[in-house]
Amino acid sequence: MSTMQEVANKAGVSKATVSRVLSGKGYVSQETKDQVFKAIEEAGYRPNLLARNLATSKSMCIGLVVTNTLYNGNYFSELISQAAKKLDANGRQLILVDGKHSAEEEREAIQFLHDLRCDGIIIYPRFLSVDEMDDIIDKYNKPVMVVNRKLRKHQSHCIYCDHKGSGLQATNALIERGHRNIAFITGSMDSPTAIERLSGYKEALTAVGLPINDALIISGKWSAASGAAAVEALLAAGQTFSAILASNDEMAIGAMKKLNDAGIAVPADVSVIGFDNIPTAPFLIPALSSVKDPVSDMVSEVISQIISMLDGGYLSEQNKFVSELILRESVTSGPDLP
Amino acid sequence: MSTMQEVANKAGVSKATVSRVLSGKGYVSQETKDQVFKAIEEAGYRPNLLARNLATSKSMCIGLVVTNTLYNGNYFSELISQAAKKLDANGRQLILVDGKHSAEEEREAIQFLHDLRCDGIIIYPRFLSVDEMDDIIDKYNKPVMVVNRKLRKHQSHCIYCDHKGSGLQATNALIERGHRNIAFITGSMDSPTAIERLSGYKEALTAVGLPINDALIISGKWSAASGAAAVEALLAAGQTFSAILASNDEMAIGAMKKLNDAGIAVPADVSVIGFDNIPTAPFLIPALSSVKDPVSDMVSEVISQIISMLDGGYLSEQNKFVSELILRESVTSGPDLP
DNA sequence: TTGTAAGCGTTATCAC
DNA sequence: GTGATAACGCTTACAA
Repeated sequence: MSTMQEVANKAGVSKATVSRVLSGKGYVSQETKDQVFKAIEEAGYRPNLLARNLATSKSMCIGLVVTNTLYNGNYFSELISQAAKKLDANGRQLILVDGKHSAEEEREAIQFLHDLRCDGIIIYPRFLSVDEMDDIIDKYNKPVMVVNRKLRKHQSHCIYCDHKGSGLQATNALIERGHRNIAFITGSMDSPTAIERLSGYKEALTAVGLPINDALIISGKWSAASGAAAVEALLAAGQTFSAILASNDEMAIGAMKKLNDAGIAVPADVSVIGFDNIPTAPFLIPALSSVKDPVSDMVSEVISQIISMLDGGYLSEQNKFVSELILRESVTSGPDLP
Repeated sequence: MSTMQEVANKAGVSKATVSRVLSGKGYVSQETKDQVFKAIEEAGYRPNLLARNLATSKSMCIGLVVTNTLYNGNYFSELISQAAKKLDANGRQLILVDGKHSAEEEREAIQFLHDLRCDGIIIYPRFLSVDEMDDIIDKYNKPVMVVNRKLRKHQSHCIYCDHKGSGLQATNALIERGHRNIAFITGSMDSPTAIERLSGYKEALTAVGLPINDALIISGKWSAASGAAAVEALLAAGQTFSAILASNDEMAIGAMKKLNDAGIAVPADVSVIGFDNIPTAPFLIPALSSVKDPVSDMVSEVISQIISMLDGGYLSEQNKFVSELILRESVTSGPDLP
């Protein structure tokens, strides 16, 4: 690995000049420039980013922490692909760090990114509490943005969407179609998203005076298999229902499979709605309706903010974003919203 | 940000001693250790990984280059989650870099990882030729491993699976069930995987004396939408077929949707087989069979190798892995392989 | 057992 | 325009 010094020697100039040529900052004659470029070429020189980053305390990297419980499926890939695309458009790199499956590990992941001197950090938290996130934002002197949580203190450092509202919306859509016995399959109940969607469901029922029947609320674990199991449980218990609201599409798919197996037609006999609106959803089963979760919009927005914080000088600008960012999920009426 | 020097001052020792305490290498009395830890605590000290990595020329990071044309869907998330899990189990971090959508960009991604002084690099190439990959491996002095390609020169630096073999296998499965008119939906034909799967299909037909009917071979682009479009084209052209082999599950799903829409029952009227065996596949449509692509096994194996190269001293051990690694895809007989 | 000092490969501030 | 030279924060012989 040849260094800048070697290039300098080869070109008969000093390190400083080579650095100038490379950075484009400072004056350097065309003649020397040519020599330097030639020497770089000959030496097969490549800059050492570690050294550069250490000297400049900038890395052009943004870290993203995601729990690996999210690693499965379309939602995750949409998250990552959006992040990579957007960052790249701004000339930065994405560093993905596994938040694994505990608050402690999420903390460590953030710490690691910090120790690595990333320019900014994006967290899609799963186990960390909002209060701790607020503390973390105070603690670090680099931009930290939180996706899918409403923070109490640093409202300009987070972006989230109204899961409760969309649970409500989806439930209402079913009620309006005349459904009265609506089953609900929850996500993992240690996830705020799951809790909020469920509360939207309950609120919608209550609002129109329908009873909340606990026997119709089955807990799932986000996976297709757990959706299938939920329906199995409902059937085994002999429950009556004309619609199912599943907290995500994966579970909706599993649920439909089970219904079909049991000879129950979807949507003729039972309507099903999911959440997240995964890309293949419209192809899966013509009867699947889905509520879109705006992951990509959230990620995209968060990155824009980090970039502008960085470009504008973080500390001086940190009060710039005063408004809360709430993205509303939208019910995508599939070919046949029941 | 307090530095090691500040900790040293606080503890009344030298930088070197603090470093020893932190690394656990070298002798240091229990007494000083305690003082140092106390000082670290008080100072809220955190090591600067850039500085450490620069000094040691080690980073404990492994880079992964993946084209973003792969970023959508289950295959990708399985790839990433496996990589993250496996690396973590070995105390290393994953750095994901976007290979975007050209050979040049894949090259740049690799270069970036190298400039960042990653300990090792994994490439899931999409556009780079195998010959260039061989050159790249020669060029860098850090372990580089290639997933899903058979290299000519550095056979111990790659792992791949027999896509042609599984194309053959899947086609045979259909032939054995009596199918004679088997349509084939290809993946993007700039992808070796797509080409190989197609060639397996052709070979299987030829082997039993069946004609290759070009009208039954439609090119898709890996997406569900393109699978649907392919079926639409087949139907519009008035083609006769009793089975469809789609180069991946996404397309198989799109294809089935279209068939169903056209009033053609799956698998009663037409059998469908896909590839990759995405987790939700068995739930999607009871009729979907899928050939499993062993991504996770490939990634896992590749990481094991990189780690052992690193631990064993790369250059001295580089001839250690002499055997080719070929993983065979397996036909998963779904509930009802036609 | 601990300290000194020379790197690691850059950038950036001065002089000249 | 260009060259010394001091950082950046850490590791690691080599001394003591």
